[in-house]
Amino acid sequence: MASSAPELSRRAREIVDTARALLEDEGPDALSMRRLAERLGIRAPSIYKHFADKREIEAALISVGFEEIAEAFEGAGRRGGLLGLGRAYRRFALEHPHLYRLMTSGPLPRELLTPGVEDRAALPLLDTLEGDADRARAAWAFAHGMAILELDGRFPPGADLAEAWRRGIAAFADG
Amino acid sequence: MASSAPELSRRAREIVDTARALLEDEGPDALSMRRLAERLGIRAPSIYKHFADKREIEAALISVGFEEIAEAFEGAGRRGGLLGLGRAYRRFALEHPHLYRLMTSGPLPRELLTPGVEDRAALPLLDTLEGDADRARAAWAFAHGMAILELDGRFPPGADLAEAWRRGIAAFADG
DNA sequence: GTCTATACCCGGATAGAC
DNA sequence: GTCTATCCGGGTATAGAC
Repeated sequence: MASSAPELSRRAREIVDTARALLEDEGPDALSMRRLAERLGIRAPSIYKHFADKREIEAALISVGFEEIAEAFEGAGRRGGLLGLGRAYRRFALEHPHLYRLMTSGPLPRELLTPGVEDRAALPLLDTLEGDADRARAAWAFAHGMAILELDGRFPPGADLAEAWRRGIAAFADG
Repeated sequence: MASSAPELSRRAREIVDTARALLEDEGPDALSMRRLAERLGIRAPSIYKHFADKREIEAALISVGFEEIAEAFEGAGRRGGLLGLGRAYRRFALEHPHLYRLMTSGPLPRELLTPGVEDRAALPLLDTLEGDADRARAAWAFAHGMAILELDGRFPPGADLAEAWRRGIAAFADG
């Protein structure tokens, strides 16, 4: 049995909260054990009494992010269909760019995540597309592509991204 | 006038070729000035006689990547339409995963690129979609999302990605 | 165009005292 | 659960000799 994400102590949760604030305020390079300790008012080695290594802290951040995006989706999906999901997704990415990047780039440390969070975040889209997994994967790829390319400043300055989102969502709604 | 990408000397081109081989063989973390010098059989400081800094070398790699993807597109687009472009795009990403990541993640150092390469790579898709820029952006986001999520192992093990690609391409072809 | 020597920065992580 | 001291690794980049 994989050990995977035991509950966190109160102090561990404080550390994760602080890590999140640090990440969101200053970006991924700032999320070092030393800088995190500094924000907590302690020394870096003390953190290792609460987490085995840095990856555990990052995994906790990713789990929190998935939970939040799942909550946003669960509201938006029923009311707003595919368009509502798209808007909620884009909003999350734009409001939490550094957290979004941490959640979506590179391999996922699945063994360290809170069990079920990944599936829970994916479910509203799958439901909205009536269980069509292939279409859901394609739609997710579209949404992630739009979000990350926007965050990275890849579209031309004048581009009407709201319109590009609409076009993509319409394509997957009808298809 | 921005200076942007002067022609490279022969030695500089050798350095870029070696950097590319290093990147593709061992990934982005291996692409350090020291490791690059090691492959070249020289010492790291010597590289600075040919490039001002590491960013210039990365920009040269990105320019090369854009040129290659443009060439692949220019062939594929006329024959194969949107489906042909999609196949060419996926193939490039899977065959050069580390280069693809370097080209597509994070902000683009546009001032350092060979002028015009970015537009040239984008043009075949825009042409295929008859100049509809919003649809082209959405389709590009879909393709990038599929490619990067596949490279990062984000889809479930059993997922039929060829089918997801087909669904997405069909959606943008009809839409 | 290459070298040596080096400055300077940063990172994750461990040992052992308290 | 915190500390100090430390290890060990890495990185980009510069100065100045040859």
